[in-house]
Amino acid sequence: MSKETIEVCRETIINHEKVKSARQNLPAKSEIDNLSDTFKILGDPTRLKIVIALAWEELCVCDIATVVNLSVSAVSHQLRLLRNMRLVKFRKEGKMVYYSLDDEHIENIIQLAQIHVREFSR
Amino acid sequence: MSKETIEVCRETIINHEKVKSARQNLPAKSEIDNLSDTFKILGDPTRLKIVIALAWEELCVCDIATVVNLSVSAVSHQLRLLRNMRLVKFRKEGKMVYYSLDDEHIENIIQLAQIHVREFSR
DNA sequence: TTGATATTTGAACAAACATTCAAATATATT
DNA sequence: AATATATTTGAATGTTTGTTCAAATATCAA
Repeated sequence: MSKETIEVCRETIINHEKVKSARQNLPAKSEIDNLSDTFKILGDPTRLKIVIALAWEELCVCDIATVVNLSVSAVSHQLRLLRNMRLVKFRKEGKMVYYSLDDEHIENIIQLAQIHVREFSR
Repeated sequence: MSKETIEVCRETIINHEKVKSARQNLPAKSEIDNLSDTFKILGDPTRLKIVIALAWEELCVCDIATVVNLSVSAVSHQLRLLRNMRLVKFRKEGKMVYYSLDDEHIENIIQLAQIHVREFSR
């Protein structure tokens, strides 16, 4: 755990000042990890589709599976990941489980990313 | 290529209307792929650190390596991915190659994600 | 031209990942 | 109780990914 603070100088440093301030401005490891985990969750087409679909309205698992054109099992595995990262929440109604978004920010993040990718004619 | 439009009904559909509108509201496959590729790039702690460091000022490869505490080679591989996704640009100055951010939106996306992850006390 | 330095590249490898399949839960219906 | 349906779970599998190492480029300096 305390290894985090050990700094090994492996390479030539060209500009000590810039390196020092860059290191200081970098968020803590835990925040970097939370951030990159959040992006990683959105970094898969299946999960992204699920999130975007749920941004409109809640859906049950088998309807989500139909929307993303995958097996219920595959979707359920992905929903577990989305649940773990607190991106979606669910409510049970008899046999059915209805999922919906758990976070307002995620929609904004996706919208911002859409503006970004639309600027390229790839 | 044209397989994209084929729809196979693998599972019980609970609510046809919701599934239909969810499918219609979903962005095209190419946009979903561009979006998830962008998030995937940010979904790795090393690359995220590089992007955040470059948000402050341009850095050469060996300084980036020191900042993220990795080998120059590992960093160069990641810079190639960031270059391919047009997230960073570079300029050569003699032996040195200086990298900087190529996109204004990315900083905003990261800031929004920071607001998101800071709301949890994980 | 020779040696030194900064960066890139390709192969290799272990770790992480997405999906499938089969089996297990959980709830509702008869 | 027995059956059917909706969902979850665990193991297995092929693929992708991040880093390392060694070698290749590229530029500078002597």
